[in-house]
Amino acid sequence: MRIGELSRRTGVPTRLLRYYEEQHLLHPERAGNGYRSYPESAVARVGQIRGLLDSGLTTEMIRAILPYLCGPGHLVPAPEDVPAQTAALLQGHIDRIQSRIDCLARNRDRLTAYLAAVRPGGR
Amino acid sequence: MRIGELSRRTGVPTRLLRYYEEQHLLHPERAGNGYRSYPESAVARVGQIRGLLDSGLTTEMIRAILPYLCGPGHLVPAPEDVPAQTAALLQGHIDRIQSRIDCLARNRDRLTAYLAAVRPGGR
DNA sequence: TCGAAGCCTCACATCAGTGTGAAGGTCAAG
DNA sequence: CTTGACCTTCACACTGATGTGAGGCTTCGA
Repeated sequence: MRIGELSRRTGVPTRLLRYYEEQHLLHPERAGNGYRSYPESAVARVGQIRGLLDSGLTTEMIRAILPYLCGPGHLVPAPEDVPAQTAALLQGHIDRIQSRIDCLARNRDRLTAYLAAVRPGGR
Repeated sequence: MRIGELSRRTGVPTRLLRYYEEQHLLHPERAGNGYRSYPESAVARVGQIRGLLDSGLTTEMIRAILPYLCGPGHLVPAPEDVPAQTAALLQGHIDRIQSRIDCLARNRDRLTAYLAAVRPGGR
């Protein structure tokens, strides 16, 4: 599929699809005329990218974890050639994500508690 | 306390403390000589701000929720003058935060699953 | 064959968060 | 009284994510 259709189906402007490519988050092939050609799976991939970007991750972090995120089951990088160091890096990313979750959950709880304390009495 | 001490105690550069003030996240008083004067509580407040910023929230969103985040117990805005509309806005923020948490948790789980599938077999 | 629509690259603009430095005022300690 | 540490404002610069437009191809349908 070409960039226009991908844009329509994901709701992401073509400008950003090209940007994600520049950031090595997407790797479309090129047709003979130079047009980008995306596989069907790009729709889901763009969804992933948007979700993570909207959740405050940088393209750099997304680039680091994206290869290991392609859905349950088919492990994309062969388990064999995953050096221990890569596993450690990955664990680091997991930890950072967990920290964010903790911080957000903590503050969500505070807001919820505030709301609960106010609403019953509020007009 | 003045800006230098606050910076030292929080590890946040003075530049950013001034920026947060410009963004209406901090409201130090001014001494006679023009120096900013922060209350003791500013240390915790700056911690809050940093955590949320590091978790990917914008200063705009932080500004919106910060008043309701001052710890359990003393509800800062009097519950009486919290109009229903404010409660609705707040609920919207909570929902957005929850979406982020969900997305991050989902992807954390994927990474963890990948790691679990790879590590036992990995060298 | 012509025009419109879609694609290409390039480049400048914006916003948020931050770094850095200049030019100058305040104050305490030597 | 001077020096040095601390404070002030102002301003320019960078990065990351994104908007926008120019100039020029390709492709397709009337």
